[in-house]
Amino acid sequence: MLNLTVNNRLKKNPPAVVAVPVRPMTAPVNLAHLKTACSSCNLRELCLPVGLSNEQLESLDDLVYTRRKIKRGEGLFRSGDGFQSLYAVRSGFFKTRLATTDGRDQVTGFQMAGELLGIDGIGTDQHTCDAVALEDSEVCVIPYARLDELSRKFDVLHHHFHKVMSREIVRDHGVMLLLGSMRAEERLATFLLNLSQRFTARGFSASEFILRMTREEIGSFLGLKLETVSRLFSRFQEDGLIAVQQKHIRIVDIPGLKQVMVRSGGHC
Amino acid sequence: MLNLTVNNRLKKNPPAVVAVPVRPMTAPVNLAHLKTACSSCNLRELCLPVGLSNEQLESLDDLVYTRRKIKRGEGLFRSGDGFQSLYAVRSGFFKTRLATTDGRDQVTGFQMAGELLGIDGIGTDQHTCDAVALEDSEVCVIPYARLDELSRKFDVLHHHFHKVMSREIVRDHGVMLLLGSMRAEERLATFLLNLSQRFTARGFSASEFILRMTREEIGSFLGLKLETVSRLFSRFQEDGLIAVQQKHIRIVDIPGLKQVMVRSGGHC
DNA sequence: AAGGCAGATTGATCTGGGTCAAAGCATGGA
DNA sequence: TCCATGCTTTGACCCAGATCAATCTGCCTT
Repeated sequence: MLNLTVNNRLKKNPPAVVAVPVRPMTAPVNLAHLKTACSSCNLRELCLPVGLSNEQLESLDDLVYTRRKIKRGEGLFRSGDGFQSLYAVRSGFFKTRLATTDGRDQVTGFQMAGELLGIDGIGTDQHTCDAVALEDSEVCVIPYARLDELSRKFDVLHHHFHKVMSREIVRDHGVMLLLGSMRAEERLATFLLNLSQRFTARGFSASEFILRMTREEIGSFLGLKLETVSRLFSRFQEDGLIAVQQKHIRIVDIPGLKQVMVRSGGHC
Repeated sequence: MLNLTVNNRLKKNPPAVVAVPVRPMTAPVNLAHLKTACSSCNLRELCLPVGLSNEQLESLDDLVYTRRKIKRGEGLFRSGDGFQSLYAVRSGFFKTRLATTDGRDQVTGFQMAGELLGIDGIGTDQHTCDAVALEDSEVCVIPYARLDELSRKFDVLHHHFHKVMSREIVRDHGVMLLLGSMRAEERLATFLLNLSQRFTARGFSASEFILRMTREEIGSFLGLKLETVSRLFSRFQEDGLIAVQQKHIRIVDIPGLKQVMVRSGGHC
């Protein structure tokens, strides 16, 4: 049966994503003294440093002088926390979440290696959402004051930071489009393809990965209930578009998924 | 009847919003040569200049050296246009809209006096959405290259611009919350209260204003169909929360509307 | 190895908001 | 002044996705 076959395959070949290098567990170190270096980071083509010259990169090395480890389930910052730093995901996986007083809860995004967290805090000097690690993760701490200082020295960095913020706004608009005018199946297809594309950009498999988030978190992000997400996964599998086994996902038919993203459209 | 009474009142006292001062029509001028001045603009407490010293304000006067008039229904920029400038709404009302190839259409925001348009273009040097005037409007053109230059000179401006972008991101997250987890009535109540609050900040009536957008545009923004918006307006009126007559809105019971925003909540 | 538990699946049923259709209304152009 | 046309309202009906409920699965703990 297709179903079982697929499951076996998934079990034999754990998808590349799980293989994100985790630093070996050594004696406890004081992380504040741990020297980090953007210039030698394997994420430098994805992260803040994009487009910087070698000389400029070395200045960045002074900027990012701390890393911080966050255990699965722990928060990196919470709504209301004072804003001091931005964070670049070095490894692992995060969600950002907006919580209201009346217990409502909206996931506003999922962040993976090379992506920036905390921009929301610049506007009011306070974070306005929670960032929670979905697996054991590590971030580079970027003191905002220093970034500011440095970006006055380097045009490129200055520009690049504006671009990062602007792109975040554009991304958010995309999510609004998704939430405001797509049907459930289009939302999920869009979501899967977006993940796939981001994994590709990081050198991972485009078609096989592990979902770090629960059905409920996916649902919250997509404006759907967890049962609906689960049913859709099953249906996509029946339709031969994907193979699911809990958090293991293999996209079988990328063009097919792209069809779903659009086909049912033109309305709603 | 309440209904008629309200209509009469609305007709006798056109809401403050319509009273946005419009520059007197004189002989046609070449707008490019029209000298503008942030330092004497009545929006300087809302717009980019917030928090700048007098000296810094005068430098801004050199930055914003053009105004542009946009007729109702016309576009300020379209998706795909090259990005050169930001625009500050000087008078009037805009919507921004994301359109997909398959004819889908999502309104991503409504902008009024003092609000900034075009930030979306920084990321890719191209605008990613359309900005359309919902009434005859005027904007101040802010060449991005000059803003950049100037913000390297003035810390405050630099900071402030980051804050504006960050707040836009936070706003977008709020819209995601609305679209992803609120019921129809909560969405509309939130929308009306948001408008009310922004009008207040501009010295207009908090409770009486004219909607510059159609039911369809409201619906698109809120992820609802125009019929649903219309029905909700009627229901809110029956419930004594607002008085509607086409585009004229009077909020009768602000606390009541705030209740709606939350009461039905805790789920979805 | 067992047991507990969080998360996932699946079924049955319900409903908020969408869809389709038919008037009403108001504004602007000739 | 009078259409024309684009917006709005309202009704009747329907359906995608929510809700409620019952397992099932796999993992973590001891």
